[in-house]
Amino acid sequence: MPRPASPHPTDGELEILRILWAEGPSSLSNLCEQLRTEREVATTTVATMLRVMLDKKLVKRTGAARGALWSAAVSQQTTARGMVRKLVHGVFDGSAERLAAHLVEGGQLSAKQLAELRTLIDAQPKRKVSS
Amino acid sequence: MPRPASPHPTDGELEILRILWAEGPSSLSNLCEQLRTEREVATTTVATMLRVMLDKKLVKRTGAARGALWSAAVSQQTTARGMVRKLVHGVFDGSAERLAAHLVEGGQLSAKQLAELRTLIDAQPKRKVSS
DNA sequence: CGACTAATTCTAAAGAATTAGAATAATGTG
DNA sequence: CACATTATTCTAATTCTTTAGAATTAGTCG
Repeated sequence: MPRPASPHPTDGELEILRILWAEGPSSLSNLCEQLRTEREVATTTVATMLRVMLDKKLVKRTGAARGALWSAAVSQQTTARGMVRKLVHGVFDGSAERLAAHLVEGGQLSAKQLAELRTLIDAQPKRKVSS
Repeated sequence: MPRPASPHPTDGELEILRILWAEGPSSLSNLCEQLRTEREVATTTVATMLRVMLDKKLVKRTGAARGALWSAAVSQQTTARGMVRKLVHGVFDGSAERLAAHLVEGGQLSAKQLAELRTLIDAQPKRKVSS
C-alpha cells in the first residue's frame, strides 16, 4: 500500500545535485556553505541527505573516511532527460513537441533566444520523418 | 522538521488531472474506469485521492451529494507552466532556452515537428531583446 | 418499501521525504 | 598527548503520499 520510491531525484536531492554539477566534487562543509546561500540548513541534515543519495546511487564519495569529497553519480544530461520525459508524459500528453511549443509560445524566450533556437533547429541533422 | 507540501500535483494527482483534462467532468466510476486502462486501483483509493485533491483545490465537485461530477480546478496550462518552471529551475539553471535546446538536440522531434516548431518561432510577435 | 448498488466518508497502515539532535570518530593544533 | 574541531553515523520525529478496508449513505429497481 505504500508509495514506491521515485526513480527521479526529489527537490531536495536536486538542490544538492545542482551544486555538485556546478562545483564538481565538494566536501560536506563546502556543500553546506553553498546551500546556505539559499536557505538555512543544519550540517547533519545535509549529511543525512548524502547518505540517502549514496544508497540511491545519486552521489559518489571519494577520498578517505574523513575528508571525503562528494560528487554527482548521475549526469545533468541524464537527469534532465528523465525528468523531461516525465514532464512530457505527465502534462503534455507524451508529446515533446507540445512542450517545445509551450516554451516558444509562453513568451519566456527573448527574440534573440528564439533566433538562436531557430539556428539550432536548422543545424539538426536530417532524420526519419516518423521520428 | 517535516516536509512541506508541494505546490505542484504529485504523480498520482497528475494521473487523475490528466484524465479530467481529457474527459471533462467525470463521475467517480468513470474516472476509475479510465484509470484502470493503465493499472489496477480500488474505487476507494480514487475517492480518497479526490478528497485530498479537493482540500488542495486541485479538483472541484459539482452536482448533488450523491452522483457528483468531478472536474479539474486547475488548468492544464497553468499546471504545465508551474511544472516547467520548476524543471527549468531544477535542472536547467533557470534557463528556459536550455530546455528548448535540450528538446531540439535530444533527437525526440521528427524533421516535420522541427519544421513546425520553426514556423511557430517565426510566428512569434516581436518582443524586447532583454526578455 | 426493501434490497441492491454505487458513491462517499472514516480510518488507518506503511513507506518516502525532510529535518536535525546526540553520539562517535578521526584529524589536526598547541 | 589532550583538546577542539568537524565529518560521519545513529536515531528519531514529523508530515506527505499512496493504498485500501469498513462503514455509511443515498438513490434505483423490482
